[in-house]
Amino acid sequence: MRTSDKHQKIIQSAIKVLSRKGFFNARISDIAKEAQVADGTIYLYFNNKYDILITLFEEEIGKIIVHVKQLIDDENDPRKMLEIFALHHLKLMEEKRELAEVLQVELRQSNKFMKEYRNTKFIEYVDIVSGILHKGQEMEIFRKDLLPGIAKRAFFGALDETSRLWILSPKHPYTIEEAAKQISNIFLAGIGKPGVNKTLSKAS
Amino acid sequence: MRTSDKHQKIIQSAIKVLSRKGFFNARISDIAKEAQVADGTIYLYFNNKYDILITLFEEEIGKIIVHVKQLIDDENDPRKMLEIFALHHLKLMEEKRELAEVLQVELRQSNKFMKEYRNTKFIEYVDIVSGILHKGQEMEIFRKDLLPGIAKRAFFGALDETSRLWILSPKHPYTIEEAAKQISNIFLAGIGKPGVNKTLSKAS
DNA sequence: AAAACATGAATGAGCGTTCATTTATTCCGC
DNA sequence: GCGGAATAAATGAACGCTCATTCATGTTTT
Repeated sequence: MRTSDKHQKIIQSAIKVLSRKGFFNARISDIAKEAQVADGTIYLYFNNKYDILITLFEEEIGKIIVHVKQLIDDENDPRKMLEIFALHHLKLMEEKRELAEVLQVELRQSNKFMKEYRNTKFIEYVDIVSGILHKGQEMEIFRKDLLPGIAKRAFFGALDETSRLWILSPKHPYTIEEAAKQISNIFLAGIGKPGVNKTLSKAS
Repeated sequence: MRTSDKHQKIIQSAIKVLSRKGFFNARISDIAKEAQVADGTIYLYFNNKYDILITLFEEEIGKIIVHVKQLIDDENDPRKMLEIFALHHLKLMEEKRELAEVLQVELRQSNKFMKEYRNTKFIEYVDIVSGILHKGQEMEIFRKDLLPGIAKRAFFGALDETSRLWILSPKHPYTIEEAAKQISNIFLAGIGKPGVNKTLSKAS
């Protein structure tokens, strides 16, 4: 087995174990067993327990960023871009449920308690939304009075909270597609009564 | 010192310590020292470490619910209610910053890893939003096609993510009031270009 | 003087990390 | 291509430390 394979195997096993038990309840020996390596082998590839988590964040979020950026670059309408972002963020939840659970729960902590670690990848991900909002403002499609730091967080937070619901509860009354559509729709058109404004009704 | 005083003292000390170190990094002895009691005394008032956290959740969220419900009951316009909810949720962040940090970080974990514990108080809090949305729909102020489970999460998530930003970063370019206004405004009117729709422009 | 409350040192289980040892792979002279 | 030395990779038992929890003892209240 090649070196790189074992690195990957440990990361993937860590995702499985951490999603089930969380960082502090997960044992190194759990991860080792899941990866079918000896406890000590982990330390040939990672400095310590935290290092596994950080590497996991960087590598996996990195992949997601590349993927989402590609999808968005194919599109010109910022309103559509928001829909695409929403859809793919939520799709992640069912396609990579275990990873999603780890990111949901552990990312928040680590931002707070591993003070030295700035999660630049995560910031980069959320800033994809800022980019879209900014573009929409330039194109005169979105309101100019949006506070960029607030609006991006609001949109991302709406998605994030929705995916938390998805992960926690076993049954879902809506499809991913419906949820993504609804969220981007709420942002684009508001929740006010229809007739006054209609999302995507005018072509850009 | 009365019994109830010590219970409160331990809870308040736990909030301080947990906000600084997080549940797993916090020692019982840290909490005891902060509360100026002996380690063993903690166990006269709580069954174990988890019990402190759960009690903290229940009691503190309970207080918040009572407070917010009061404020909202004074209001009739669901649009104003959303603004009030947003404002007071965010105000909590600066008024009870340490509590906010604990809720932000630990609540998520505990929902996942303390399987037996259903955080009913938290659900009750988020459901205040559902209530408002429902009322708005009945009054024909909000769109009828809102998916209730999605819309409430989206609104709450937007607030929650914004408050996380508030807690993590030391400097804030906006006031709490601006942020709350902007978020409720985004939900009520959308982020589309103005002129087509205007929040709260028609009296209820 | 009994009951209730409080103390904090002692206990012991749990687990991240290390490292002496084993196993696999590569290298090289012939 | 073969034997076998050198290097690399992997192993997992043992170490050492960290706490959550307990409880024998002390203090305060009734």
